[in-house]
Amino acid sequence: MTPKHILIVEDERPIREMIAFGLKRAGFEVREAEDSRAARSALADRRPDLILVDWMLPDTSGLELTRSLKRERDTRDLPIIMLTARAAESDKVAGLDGGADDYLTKPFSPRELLARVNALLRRTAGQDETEAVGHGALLLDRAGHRVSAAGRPVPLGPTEYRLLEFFMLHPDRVYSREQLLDRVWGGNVYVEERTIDVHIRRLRKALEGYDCDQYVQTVRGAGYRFSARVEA
Amino acid sequence: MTPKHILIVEDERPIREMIAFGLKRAGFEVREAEDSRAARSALADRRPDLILVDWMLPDTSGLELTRSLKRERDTRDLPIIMLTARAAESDKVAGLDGGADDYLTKPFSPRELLARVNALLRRTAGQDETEAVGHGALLLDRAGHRVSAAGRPVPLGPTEYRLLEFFMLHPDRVYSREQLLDRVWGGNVYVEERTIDVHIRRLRKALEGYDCDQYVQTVRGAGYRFSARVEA
DNA sequence: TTGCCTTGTCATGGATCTGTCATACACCAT
DNA sequence: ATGGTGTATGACAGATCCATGACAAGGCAA
Repeated sequence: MTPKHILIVEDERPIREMIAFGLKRAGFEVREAEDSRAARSALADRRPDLILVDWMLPDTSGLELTRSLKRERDTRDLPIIMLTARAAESDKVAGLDGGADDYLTKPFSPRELLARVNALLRRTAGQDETEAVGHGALLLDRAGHRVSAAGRPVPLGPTEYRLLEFFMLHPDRVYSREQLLDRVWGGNVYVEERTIDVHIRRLRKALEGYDCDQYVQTVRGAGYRFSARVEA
Repeated sequence: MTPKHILIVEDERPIREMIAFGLKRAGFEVREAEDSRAARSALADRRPDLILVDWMLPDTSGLELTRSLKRERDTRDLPIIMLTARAAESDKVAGLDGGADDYLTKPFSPRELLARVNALLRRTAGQDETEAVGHGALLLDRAGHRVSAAGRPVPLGPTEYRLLEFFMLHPDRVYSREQLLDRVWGGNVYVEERTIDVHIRRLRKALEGYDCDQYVQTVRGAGYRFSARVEA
């Protein structure tokens, strides 16, 4: 199974590295950010499975970061554990609930951290762990990276697979080319927006023989949408 | 997620740039204006999510700007934070009387500014997060950029969609052609006012087959109105 | 290395959209 | 009725956006 990816947002480098070490040791993939800006950048680059946010950050407070992440639709369901300084302040934090899914009061042991991380991952599992997604005649097997239409296998290139996977996980919603670049290609990558068109074309072509190309719909002036609801 | 857009109206350049720097760092998009005139122009060009107005400005006072913004229907719901110099309580009161949603007394820390900005944005959020709007038989799915009437999909061009979207978000209210150009087309675009008529016509035509064209109503001498209440 | 697959970019062509005009129509006051 | 003002409608040419095929660079395995 793919190792879980965890983003640590913490300005104090020793603490951050200690946490990272413990998590890596436990088999997680870890990415570090020292402030909210770096966190944003990391998020744009790759979507983690869980985020650890220090309550106190140099730029925006971790509380604000958490709030804004919970406010935005794209990041709303990312599990967040907030790291608070002392018990004294944890009351305050409790009062200023920013929407974090769990809290951890410093100092904490690596064991405790791991326990919370695993617990939260377990609790929020099943959302993106979906092993198979189906829409219309299409079936996407995430575990096997396979796509089939009405039982027959559909050959897809890597990019087309990821594109279709994203679409099938977020159906009936229009995504701009910019959004698709962020979510499918991973932000911080400069790719011409028109390139999306080409991959859409390739995806459609692949689905053509199965009468499913109509699921990939163009919304002029807005972007593209995947929908098994085929309308005029 | 689109970064929030903030307009700063402040004549003292160092202060203005300092504020802008802090906000940009926090991930906001920032536009600067040195007086009310520039602010008006910026507003016409792009509608910000929040405005910071200095109390003291060279031309019109910031207070006047705030008052007039709060007086006009188009800008009434734009959240405004007023920046006052170290001042007496009377100033604060006056600022609030002008309709500012919050005020901040100089000198203030970047942290405090950010806290206020985020708080106000949070408070006023939820307006444009509406994902679906329904009026009468019409249903507009903003996420999917789809419109349906009594279940049947309605094909619309980009401009007609935006027009209908605006109307459905602001129903039962008359909008002049000028207002529609500002809000739907986005100001600072020179388009003949009569062009509105044509798009209204196109929108009506699209809704015709669904018996919903009557929702788009002409108010002679004033403009147009959307209403599911069909009056004689 | 060669050969195959994948990927990003470009140029072209086609489809749709958009703003404007000219004309016809509706409403209102005189 | 009559003119004046404001709106509806159809047509149109330019602008915009998207689909598509071709192509070169890079990766990877044989």
